[in-house]
Amino acid sequence: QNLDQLSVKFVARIPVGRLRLGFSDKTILDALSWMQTGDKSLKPLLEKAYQVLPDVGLLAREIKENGVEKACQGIVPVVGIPVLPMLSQRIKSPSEMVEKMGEVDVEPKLDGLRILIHFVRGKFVKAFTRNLNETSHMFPELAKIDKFVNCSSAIFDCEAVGLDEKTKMMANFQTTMTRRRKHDIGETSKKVSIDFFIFDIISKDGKNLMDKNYLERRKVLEETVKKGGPFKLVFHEITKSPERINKLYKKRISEGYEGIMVKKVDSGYVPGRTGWRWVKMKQGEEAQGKLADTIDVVVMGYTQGRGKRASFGVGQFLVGVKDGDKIKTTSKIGTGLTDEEFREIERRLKNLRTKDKPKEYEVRKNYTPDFWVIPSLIVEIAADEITKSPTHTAGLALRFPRLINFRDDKDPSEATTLRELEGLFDLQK
DNA sequence: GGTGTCTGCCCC
DNA sequence: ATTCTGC
DNA sequence: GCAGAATGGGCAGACACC
Repeated sequence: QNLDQLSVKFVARIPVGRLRLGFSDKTILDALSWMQTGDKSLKPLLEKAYQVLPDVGLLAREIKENGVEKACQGIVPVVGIPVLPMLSQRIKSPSEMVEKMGEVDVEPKLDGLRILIHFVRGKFVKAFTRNLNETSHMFPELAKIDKFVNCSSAIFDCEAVGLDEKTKMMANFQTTMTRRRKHDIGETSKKVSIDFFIFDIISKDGKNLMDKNYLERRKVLEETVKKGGPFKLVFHEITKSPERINKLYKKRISEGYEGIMVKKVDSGYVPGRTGWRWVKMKQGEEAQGKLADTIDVVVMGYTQGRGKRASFGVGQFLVGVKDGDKIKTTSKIGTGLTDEEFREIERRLKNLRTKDKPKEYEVRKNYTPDFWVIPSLIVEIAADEITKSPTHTAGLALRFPRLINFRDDKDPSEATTLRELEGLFDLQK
C-alpha cells in the first residue's frame, strides 16, 4: 500500500519469479570499460578476458587492482575455473560452409550433454556444463581419467552420451538425461553408463592451447588420450569438398547421428557463437527446411504471452492430433511466427474462443491454456524429432517444434491423425 | 507413504 | 534447443 | 551478423496435498 505504481510492478515480480534486472554480464563489461576510458573502447579486450574468466566480480577485482590491459592480457584458462564453451552456428549448405571456412574438419554430431572436463593429476577432476554449472558428481566415471590420459593437467571439451546396458548402443537424449541427478548416481550409472566423446583440448600441462589451430589441438588430443576407457576421440575427416560434406552428412544421419559438426581447420578455440568457425548441420537442413516431415495439427488453445508477446495477445498455442472423435495434445508452439503472423493468429483465435474446454479435447491439466478455442484452425508444424511423451495425451511429443504455415485449405477433419504420427515415430528408428 | 504439480542463473 | 527482430 | 528475447520437450527434485 505504501508503494507507488512502478514499485508495485517490480515488487510483485519477485514472488512470481519474473523479476529481471534489465542488464547482463555484457552490460557490466561495458561499464568496466567506461570506468576506465569513458567509452566502450576496451570492450573487445574485456570480452576476451571474460571468456576464460566468466565471473564479472573476479574480473572487476583484477581490473581495479591491475588496470584493464594488465589484467586482461594475463588471463589464460585455469584448470578448475570453467571456460565459456565454443558454440556453433547453422549454415544452409555445404558449399556455403566451404566458402566461409575453407578447409574443414567433419565430425558426427552427438546427442548428449556438452561437458568440459578439468583435470589435475592427483588433485581433482571436475565437469562443467555449457552454462558453467559444475556437474562433477554426475560422473563417477571421471575418477579413472588419470589412467587414460598422458598429462598432468588438461581441459577437455566433449559430449557425454549414455550407453544402453543391454544393447550397448548410444542412448537417446532422454535416457542420457537420467544421469543429470544428485541422488542415486551409483545405481543409475550401472543402468546407463557414460562415454565421453572428446573433440577438443584447450589447455595441457599448464599450456594454453586456445590460440592454436584446430588441427594442432587435435594432434595434441591424439597424443593425450589413451584408448580403452570411457574417453573416446570423436572421429573426423578433413575436406574442402562440399560434395564430400554432403555425403558424410547423409552417412551420419543414416548411422543414427544427429547430423554433423563442420569445423574450420585454421581456427583457434573461440568461445561463444561469433564468426564462422564451427557450424552444425542437422536433419532437414538438406531439404532447406522444407517438407522434412511436417504435420498438420489442430489449434486447441493459447496463452496471453509475456513481454513482447503480451502486445500480440498470444505467447504460445496448444496443438493436437486427431484420434477418432478425440483430439489429443502433442505440443505447444511458441516459435516460427513473425510478429505479423502473431497478430494474424490472434485475430483468428479470438473469434474461436470458447469458455469451456471442448468435449473432444483430451488435455493434461498442466497444459491448460489461458483461452480455449473450438477446433477450426489448422497449422503446419515442423520438428526435429518425435519423442515418447509422459505428459502429452497423444503419448508422443515434438522436439524443437515450430510453426511453418497456416493451413487455411484444411479443416479439422483433415488434420494429422494419431495413427499417422505413430507411423512417423516408428519410421525414425 | 503415495500422487500430482511446478520449477530450473536446467539440459537439449 | 528454434526462431525472429532491432541494431 | 550479432545479441537479446520470446518460446518448445522433458528430466530429477522439491513441495503440496491426500
